[in-house]
Amino acid sequence: MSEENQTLAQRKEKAESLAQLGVNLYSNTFKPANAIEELLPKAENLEPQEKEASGASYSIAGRIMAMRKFGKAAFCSITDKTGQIQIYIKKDILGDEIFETFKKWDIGDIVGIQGILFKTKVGELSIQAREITMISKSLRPLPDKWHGLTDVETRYRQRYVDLIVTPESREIFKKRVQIIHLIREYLNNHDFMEVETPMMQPIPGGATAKPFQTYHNALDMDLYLRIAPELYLKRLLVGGFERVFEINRNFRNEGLSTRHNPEFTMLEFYQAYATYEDLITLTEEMISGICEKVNGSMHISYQGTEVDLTPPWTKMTMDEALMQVAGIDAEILADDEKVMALAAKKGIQLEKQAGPGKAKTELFELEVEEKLINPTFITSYPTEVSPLARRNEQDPSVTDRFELFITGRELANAFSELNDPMDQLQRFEKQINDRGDDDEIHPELDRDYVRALEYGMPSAAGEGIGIDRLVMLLTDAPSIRDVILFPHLKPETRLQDGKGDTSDAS
RNA sequence: GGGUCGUUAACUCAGCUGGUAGAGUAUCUGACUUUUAAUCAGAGAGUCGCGCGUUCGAGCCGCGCACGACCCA
Repeated sequence: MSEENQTLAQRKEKAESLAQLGVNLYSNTFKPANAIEELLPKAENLEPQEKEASGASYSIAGRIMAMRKFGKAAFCSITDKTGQIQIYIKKDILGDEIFETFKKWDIGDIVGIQGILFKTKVGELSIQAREITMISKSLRPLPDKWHGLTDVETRYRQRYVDLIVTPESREIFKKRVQIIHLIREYLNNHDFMEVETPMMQPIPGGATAKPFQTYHNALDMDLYLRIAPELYLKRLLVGGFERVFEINRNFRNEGLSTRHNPEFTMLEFYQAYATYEDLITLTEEMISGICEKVNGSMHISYQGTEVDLTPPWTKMTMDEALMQVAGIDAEILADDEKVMALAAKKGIQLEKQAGPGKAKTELFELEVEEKLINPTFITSYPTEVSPLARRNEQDPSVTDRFELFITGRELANAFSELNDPMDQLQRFEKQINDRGDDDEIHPELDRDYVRALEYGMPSAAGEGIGIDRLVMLLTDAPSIRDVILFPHLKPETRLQDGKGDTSDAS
């Protein structure tokens, strides 16, 4: 018998003896009539040791988080999704037989309690149990009640345990739901229509990234998990849906880090007859409004850094940012060769076909990005790095595009959409010709998308916002794994060896 | 891919110069009918991540591997 099974064995013994006493260990008939949260205000008018005058009966269900046992009485802390309350168990009230079954209860069990409300002599609202029900017997011990679960690996691998014992973790995921709900509400109120477009695409487009590949047997064809929904959402603009959005998963077959998970949640939205400047206003309003609703203020702290989300936010062109933040001379930026030379001097390695636009973008990422703490829109991205964005009317070497940076991280990317099918076709062709030696990136000409544009797409602007990064910002989470319920990790060798298994065979 | 750090009881962690493994919580037994990190007395619990090496002797030293964290690309 392995060491871990010692506790398991003790609990299984308890479970067996409870069963012999006639207790159903996994009863499914108990229906709690009350949420713990709604009982707590009833304590206001009670004096210590006073019972609620009405003598009303309440019933709750939840997990036992702590127990303080005496010989013939006990207190248990019970948690449900709304809060925590103390129950008082007394042998006199329950009777000898029921009290015997209570003695086999453990921290971690899920139980149902029916009883009356009273305040203890130290003034804590409690339920004096009249009837008790075992709903689910727990066989594994919970982590240390005082220190909790600090090992991040276990928190990610066994999120269910993390959620049981780490209130902060529960709060982050509740906030995540709230944030996504508020985004939907905002966009619905602005007449956007939520749609679903393919997750499996024959040509993975809309971004440059390595896709996950899969195979469809019946059609005998390769498919790719999408790296972006962009090209499908814009087909809907062609179709006449003038405001669309999608909140869903993208998949990129690249490295993992505190800011990257292979599957991540993206908001993309497209608005006909709008420009990227309209989206600047929309973005400021939506994100600052959500922050205020979720955090009660537009001033937040992210990992010790103060951030002010009060609009309006700073706007700069990429050239301005390179001059003002990185201190690069205007003279250099105006000269393609000098830009290339500077990038080389900074140790940036560029592909052969890369031009000054790519060099500027790389310089920006190296010298500017991490310094943009308060929200900053960077505009006028080089056309070279923006294959789907509309060229600027005055200066066709740049596009009508912005990226939004907060706490040094890219949070959003938006542009006025390119709707000229001829220009789009040429840029796709250039993109494919310029493909690097990286075979895993999959540039293939999406001829159907060009055909769609040939039918006529209205002028429009579109934006993508990384939901996980937004949630990180608004919940002060240091790692993307803190805001994704089940982040990807390498397989756990321990379980494969059978050590964490419940099997009795070991 | 590179570097640094980590992996010891279910949980949180100690473990000296290399000499057969410790605490608190949790668990078990006993006492205890208003406690709240309950208290008191006692007990059980470990393949020291895995493997190889050095050594009379390795949790500790060396090499390799696995997993994780952080930084860099």
